[in-house]
Amino acid sequence: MDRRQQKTRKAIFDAFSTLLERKSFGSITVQEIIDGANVGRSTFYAHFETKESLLEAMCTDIFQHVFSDDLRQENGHDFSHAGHDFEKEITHILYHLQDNRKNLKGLLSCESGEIFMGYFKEYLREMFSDSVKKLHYTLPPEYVLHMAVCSFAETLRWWITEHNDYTPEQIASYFMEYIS
Amino acid sequence: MDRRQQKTRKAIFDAFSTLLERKSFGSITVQEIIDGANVGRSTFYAHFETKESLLEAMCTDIFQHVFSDDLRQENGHDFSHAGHDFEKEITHILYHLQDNRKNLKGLLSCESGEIFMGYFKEYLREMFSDSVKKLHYTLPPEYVLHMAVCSFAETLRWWITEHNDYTPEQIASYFMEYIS
DNA sequence: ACCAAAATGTTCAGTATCGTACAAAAATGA
DNA sequence: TCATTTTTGTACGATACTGAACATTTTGGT
Repeated sequence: MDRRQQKTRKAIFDAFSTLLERKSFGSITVQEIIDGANVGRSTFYAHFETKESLLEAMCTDIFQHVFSDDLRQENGHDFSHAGHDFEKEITHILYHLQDNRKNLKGLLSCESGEIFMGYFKEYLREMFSDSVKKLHYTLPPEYVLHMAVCSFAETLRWWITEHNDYTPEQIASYFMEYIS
Repeated sequence: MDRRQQKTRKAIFDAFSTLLERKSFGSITVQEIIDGANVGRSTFYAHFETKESLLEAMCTDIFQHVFSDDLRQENGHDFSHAGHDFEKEITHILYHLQDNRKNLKGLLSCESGEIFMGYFKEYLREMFSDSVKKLHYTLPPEYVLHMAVCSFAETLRWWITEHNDYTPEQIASYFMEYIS
């Protein structure tokens, strides 16, 4: 992608994220985003149709970054020692998420938080699908998957919005303990 | 000026300033500036001929910002209570300089520091000219002006490079005491 | 309910930046 | 010394951004 596009995209993302930290998604105006990003009006609309599509694009960008290197491939797709490898996978994902904490902090506020969580869970479901089913045998696998996905998403929200000081390893271990 | 020009100009200034903090002016390459600023090669040369002209432009920009609102006008050009108004003027200038401390820190390193000091003194001479002559009567006015200019420039260097924690008021009072 | 102000979304000509290529000069190192 | 790499400066077509204008819609206050 053209260097100019990257820059304006980042400027818009950052401005939007900053606004989200102090205003609700609904109350934010395109004009404010434009001003914050310091780009022309026509430039904004050349990138995004609406606030909503901007939000979606931000989520997609983050997920693409976080889930890009498919860990299940890296680890040789071997989850015979299920628990341990799964925790490593989680930790790795948390590291990637931590890189985006600045944007995430804004995203996770208010309504936008719910929208983000929705998208996030879609990705998580796919990512957890294989692994989670090997952790429990007494409960319906689909139920376990559902709960694991929700729990992890909520763990992230708790971490990013208020408790940034924990390390990815700590969070991962808390999460593993919780879902066991 | 076009918004795009402002952005690239700032990007180049920042990159250059950052480089100056860890390398000497002479050892810095245009390529490094380009990479640091994240702009295209042709874009750099559309703005500046050489490293040297970039340095000069940076100085000019800062001085224009620092000396733009002519304090001698603001204060009604009245220096009958010489000492006091002069100190206020100094303080105000120091505040403006403090705004640029990030760029100044880099500029004041190595050879670029000397070049900056040269330009800076030119501006200072003009700025001090009227005021300084009313402070001392036993010494040749031109001598006092020369020493005041050099002393202030060196005071700035001392402040920015190593002792950022002092306030403009403190620095101003130190300087006033020193040249009295 | 009304009006003024602000926000929206679109269009378009002008311009700055991009990316690439290229030849020449300078630096590096063997 | 010679060869290799890096840097320099310039050129140019393609393209993203700008800024301004405009009609329309939404907002906020009286």
